[in-house]
Amino acid sequence: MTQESIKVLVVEDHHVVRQGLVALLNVADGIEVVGEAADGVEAIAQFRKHQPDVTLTDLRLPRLSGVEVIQRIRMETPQARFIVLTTYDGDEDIYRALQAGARAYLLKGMTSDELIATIRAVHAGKSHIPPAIAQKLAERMGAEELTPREFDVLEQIVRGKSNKEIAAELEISEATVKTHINSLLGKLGVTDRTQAATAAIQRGIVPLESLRKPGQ
Amino acid sequence: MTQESIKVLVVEDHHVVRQGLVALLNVADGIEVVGEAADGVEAIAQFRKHQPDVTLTDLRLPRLSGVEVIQRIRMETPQARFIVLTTYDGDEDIYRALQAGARAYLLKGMTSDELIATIRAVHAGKSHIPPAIAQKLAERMGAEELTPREFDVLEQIVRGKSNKEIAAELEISEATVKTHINSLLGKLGVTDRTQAATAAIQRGIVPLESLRKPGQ
DNA sequence: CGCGCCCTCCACCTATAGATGGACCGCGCC
DNA sequence: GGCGCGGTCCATCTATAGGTGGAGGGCGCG
Repeated sequence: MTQESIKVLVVEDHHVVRQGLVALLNVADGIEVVGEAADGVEAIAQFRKHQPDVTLTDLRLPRLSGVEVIQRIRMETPQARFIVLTTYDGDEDIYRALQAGARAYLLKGMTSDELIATIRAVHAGKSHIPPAIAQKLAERMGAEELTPREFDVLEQIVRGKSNKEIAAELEISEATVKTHINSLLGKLGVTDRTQAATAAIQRGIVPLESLRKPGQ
Repeated sequence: MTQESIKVLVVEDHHVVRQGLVALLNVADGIEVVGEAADGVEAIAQFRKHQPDVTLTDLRLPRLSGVEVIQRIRMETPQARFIVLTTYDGDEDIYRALQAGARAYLLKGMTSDELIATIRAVHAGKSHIPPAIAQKLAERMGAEELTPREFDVLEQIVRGKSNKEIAAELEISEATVKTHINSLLGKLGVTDRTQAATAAIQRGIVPLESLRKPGQ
């Protein structure tokens, strides 16, 4: 063999998208798709089996999120390399993925060339973050972290709960709820709960799916 | 030729997804992808050029939305058949797409078999709506329509405006704003503006993208 | 024309939300 | 041990939001 192919694992729950990725990558020189996975658990199994050079993964996955997949795999294989590929560009997701050890973050709207170039770059040990993403990341870095409790309160706000209901839910007094709200409004840079709710959804702090109905 | 292939036009702005669809469809018997388009304007041009039997389209498209594409094409070619394929399942989108004349509505998470079966069914003149989607549609049908003004107010609420700001923006009194809010809260089946905002986003009444920053 | 719907506005009242400042406890860290 | 920080709680005040009822004008439709 003249040169080694880059072994790639594709992790993506949407059939058509996965199919598309595999189709794109299979025609690229020097790239070989060694495995596919449709959820987080399967992704880890496939990784162990094939030891790919680069893992291309979605963030929103059944069973285990993309971030969890990255974290777990890196615990046993720290040199593993990841490219996150997602439709959404919520600041929080980007931050968490890169934090977990992803080397690149791409949106699904990118061209095949970009994708292939990124795989090569990441395999060569480089990182690759598109400018638009880098900017969001920068914004996010400037923002303050929410405390766990503030996060709990924010989640309830997004669910449409009143302060009284939040107090009951979290078993704290309404006064405390207001304290947390006041604090989180400041950190999010907004002035009321409605803005906090939309900001939380937009930034991916509270995933939109989570508010369908569950979690009471 | 033993039997005619079904001519399909694929309209989808995300490269990898479009690639995946084309790859999936090209291996299916009796289906031929005659064209691809990455935005609404191109979709109409491709339709005119190839006169496909079935058009498979995303709803969120650059330049012209999927709904607009369906409407415009049906103005000149009423018998054209459409399958809407989208990641989101906001009630409003489903409603508008079917209203515009789509015969089927599929989520991107579906299997290739479902997709192919749906294309055949739609080509044969049938409609195909997955049960989960049908249920949402039913819910939506039961809901009351928002008046244009109520919609304006709701949009401002989602943007995080206060009643006073909304009044200024729409050049009406704050009392009127409250009247509209009261009315739309009832129609949406929610009890406060925060719930109205998340409901609007969830149902796709106000697209999440629209609140990035623009529109002042 | 009369009816219904929408938009507009008003007054009034109550409940909720947000702002402020001060307080106590527990925990990790230097 | 002292310090900082997060979480908890309190009281209080003001602004905003939401609920109710009533009222006028415009517009389309049978």
